Amino acid sequence: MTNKKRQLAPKYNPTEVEAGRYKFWLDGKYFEATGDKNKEPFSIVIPPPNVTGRLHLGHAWDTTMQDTISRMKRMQGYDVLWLPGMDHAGIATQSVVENKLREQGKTRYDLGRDKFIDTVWDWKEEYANHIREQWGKLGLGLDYSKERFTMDEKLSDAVQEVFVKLYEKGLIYRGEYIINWDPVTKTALSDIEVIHEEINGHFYHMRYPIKDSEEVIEIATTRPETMLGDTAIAVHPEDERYQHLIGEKVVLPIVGREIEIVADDYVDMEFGSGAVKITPAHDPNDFEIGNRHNLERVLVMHEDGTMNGNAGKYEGMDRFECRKAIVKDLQTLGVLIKIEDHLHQVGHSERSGAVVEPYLSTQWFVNMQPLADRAVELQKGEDKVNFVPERFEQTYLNWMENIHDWVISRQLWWGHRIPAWYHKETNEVYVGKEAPEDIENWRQDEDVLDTWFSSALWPFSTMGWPDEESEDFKRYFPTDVLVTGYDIIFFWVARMIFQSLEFTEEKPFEDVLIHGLIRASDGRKMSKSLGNGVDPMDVIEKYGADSLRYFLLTGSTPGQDLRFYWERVESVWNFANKIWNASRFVLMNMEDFKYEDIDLSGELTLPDKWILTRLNETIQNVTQNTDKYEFGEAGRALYNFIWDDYCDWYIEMAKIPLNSDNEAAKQTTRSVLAHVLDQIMRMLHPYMPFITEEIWQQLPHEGESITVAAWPTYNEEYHDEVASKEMKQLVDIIKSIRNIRAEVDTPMSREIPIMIKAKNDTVQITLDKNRSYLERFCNPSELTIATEVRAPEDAMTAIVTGAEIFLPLEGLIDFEKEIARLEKELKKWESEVELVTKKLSNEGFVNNAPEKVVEAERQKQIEYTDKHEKVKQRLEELKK
RNA sequence: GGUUUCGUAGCUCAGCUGGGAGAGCGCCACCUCGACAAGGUGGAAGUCGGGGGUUCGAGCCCCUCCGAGACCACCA
Repeated sequence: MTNKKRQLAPKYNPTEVEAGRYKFWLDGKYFEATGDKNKEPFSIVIPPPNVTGRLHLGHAWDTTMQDTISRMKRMQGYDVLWLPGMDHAGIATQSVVENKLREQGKTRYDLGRDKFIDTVWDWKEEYANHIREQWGKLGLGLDYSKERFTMDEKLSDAVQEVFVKLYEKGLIYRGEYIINWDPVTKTALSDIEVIHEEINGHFYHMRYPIKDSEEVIEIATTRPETMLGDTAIAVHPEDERYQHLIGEKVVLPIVGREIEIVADDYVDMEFGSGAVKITPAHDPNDFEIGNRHNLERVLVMHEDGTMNGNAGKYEGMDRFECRKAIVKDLQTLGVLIKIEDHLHQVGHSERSGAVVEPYLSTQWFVNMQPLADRAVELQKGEDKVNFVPERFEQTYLNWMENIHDWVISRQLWWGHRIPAWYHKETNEVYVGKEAPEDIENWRQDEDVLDTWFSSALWPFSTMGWPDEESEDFKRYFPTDVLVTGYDIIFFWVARMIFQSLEFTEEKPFEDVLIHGLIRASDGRKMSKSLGNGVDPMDVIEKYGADSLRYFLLTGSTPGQDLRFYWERVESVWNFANKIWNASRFVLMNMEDFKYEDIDLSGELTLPDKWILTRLNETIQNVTQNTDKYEFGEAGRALYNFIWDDYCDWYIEMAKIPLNSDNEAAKQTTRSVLAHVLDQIMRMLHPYMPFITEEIWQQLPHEGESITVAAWPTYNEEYHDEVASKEMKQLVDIIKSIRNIRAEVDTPMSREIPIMIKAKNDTVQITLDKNRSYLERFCNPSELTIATEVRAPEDAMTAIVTGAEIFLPLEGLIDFEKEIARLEKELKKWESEVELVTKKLSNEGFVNNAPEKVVEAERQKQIEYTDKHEKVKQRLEELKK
């Protein structure tokens, strides 16, 4: 037992480190919200991923941030609930499953509604398992005892509750309007599900003959096939060119229908000919005009985008085929005047990519204005939702302030079926959570709700709402922070806010942390079609989850996109390996040192005091920045502290007492080494959970798991500014000596004498006290430290604050070169002195700048003047 | 048309409420020193997109121009 040396493998192997660790955490139930009333609750709900497939890097990024926040909060003593779950993702999932069926030569209609839905559930179960497995690989501290799915019974109940309540309030209505129609998936889409892309199209100019007249009227369109559904021509009421034609009839070419010329304010006199064809069934503006003028609505297409019976001889043609045919026919008839190239925005379905058809259809809508007003009002007050970064609040508000009604019915099978029934005879509409009693006389609406209708309720439906007395709802709602990408602010964030306000009277979360998109290394979006996607699981396999996580967390600033680089993940691996090896060193020197043996009350060395001070600074930095969601800054502070301070300096210096015979000194050094490493592991844990748990378990520690260890706090007792200054001086001197040696190319292994002329006794005592470090780092054959040192002729010189350093290097110095080097240095100090003097003689500066800044400049002046003087003296000596 | 982000070392990016520019990778030289060569030590490298302004002082604030991107928007 006594001589048991703790060991780590010589190389960091993430696969080994991570294996079994997640299970250990789950078995320990460390991620489960305790409900402990002595603790403050802290809650986050995961943005539920679609059950359509595997998680991508964007998910990994998004969830890692949440994990980092919740792990820190848990360690800080909060009762943390991070609630997992998934989204049924109606249109996306249904499409995927339908594609699968298609491979078997089947359609959903072959199976029928019930069978099809069963098939989708099977799919869901399979993919939910994939997703959980991936969450595990990422190390996410989720409370699976509270996992939810948007189509769970209880969550479905919440959906119905909301639908019925909104209906009763008149905030949901059904009606026939122009909506965005996707002819491929054959469903209505909301405005934000339509992606506008710039397309090189054509502008077709046509000339319609006025009835009983020689006159013609010129109109233009980008969609000539819709002329089959034209029921009017509109001109501006004040347009002098057309005054005499208002009320006249036009004979629609090909169709032969007579349509009227109407006057409407909507028409822009400046644009085109100032006359517009009106197709109320295929254009939202035309629909409005049609309403104002009581125009007939002629739908000319089927739901799949082919032309219907109203299209006459074009019936059965695809809409784009029809376009070509019509253009040809119009040309033949001489109606078509010209075709111009025209760059314009064309809407495409977010899911299928199909060109969206504005289409007359009966759908359910949410009347958004009252809901949006409330959400906007919230942001005007004190208790608003905090967007991080702030600028996204404006994006959100712009949308809310220009809100349009929301089409919520979808012509799909997979989703929450609309709780509306129509009487078979009277056509009466019944809306309610329960089906009507004489069900045989009613038929339920075939449609389901937009997926986002249920997602909008996620922060409270998952907590037990509409049961407002549910424990979870009372304790964990509203949640503390929501983390998501800027691409779904409208889809989700906005809708959660207004639904939450409407139904719970509270905002759903305090903060919204918005991040960007993951891009490929060339800056393009990662996408299946480009084949440039990177599977997070591949990254984990190669470099480990910790490396991936740290890369994601520190790779960009909040709200900014992030490019994926394998090289950078690799360099994080290097960092992890460094941590691994530093820990390995510490463990090799621990003997049977235990956690209780950590004792910082012994005599602390200069490096001890310094590293503890730096630890304090790092604790403050990391805590504050993580709280601000500045993971990049926090990560950098940790990186520098671990690599530069702890590894490069402290460990190297600790080797002296560790290799000595002084048992007391050894124990103190072990204490500091162990304590600082323990604190490092804790701070790093939310960033790199696996490696830190592994090392922490090997280190002298107390407690079962680092996941529930206390978060480090600033310790005033070990904050020593004086020691920090001394250490800085020591480091300066060591670096200068290394620098000179590098210049004359003498390896550190070669012993040479070193003479240090201290400026005063204080410096000399400090250096004398710490000469063991100078000896270890500079390897001199002889080390002289005194206030009176005569510089040998054949020495190279370095001037540092408070000291002059001479290295007698007989035969190694080229005097000409040395003089040139010093002259260069002299010039440097000269200009520094000049600059700082100029600044200090500037009254504006001295009077306006903060005292701290001015004082710093004064110190610099003294220092630089001294250095300048010393270099000058040395030069004169050499030149003699 | 409106809103918005970005332009800093060869590459990718930091730079906190203005106080004299940093990291990673890459590059050059040297080093097997008992944690780590995936490492150590030293080094080269930037007119902070251009111009103007505010200020004692600007990478940071304001204006303007150039360049790249994102989002929103019913102009037929």
